[in-house]
Amino acid sequence: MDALSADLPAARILAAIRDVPRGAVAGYGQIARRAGLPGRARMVARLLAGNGDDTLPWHRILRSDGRIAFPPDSPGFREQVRRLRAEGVVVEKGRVRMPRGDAGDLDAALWGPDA
DNA sequence: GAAATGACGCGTT
DNA sequence: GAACGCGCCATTT
Repeated sequence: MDALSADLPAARILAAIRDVPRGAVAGYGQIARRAGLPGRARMVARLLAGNGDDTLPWHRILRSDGRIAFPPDSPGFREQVRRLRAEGVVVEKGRVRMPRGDAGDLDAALWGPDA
């Protein structure tokens, strides 16, 4: 590939993920949309799967339903839950507590800091 | 070039 | 609320 071939899409997605504040979570499609690539939710997943970057908050990326993308028995699942809880995110049954206006555990910044 | 795969999303049942 | 099916995208076989 050309030396000048800058993966704009990938770079944009990674940037969007990095932009998620600590203690907050975002969805694949949401990240893709934020990166200017609507419908590329799957591309986000593929990137996280093969990025290998520890500095990237991949654990803050969940499905649109707020559920962990990994199967409940998978090691990745446990790792993600572990990391989220370490940041103060409430995870119950493999699902992240959505900012339902109830108990102000998480002020709101969660499901969409730009909302 | 077609078929299969995958850390997805949404509407229906 | 859970299970099922179809659509969408990019990479791999």
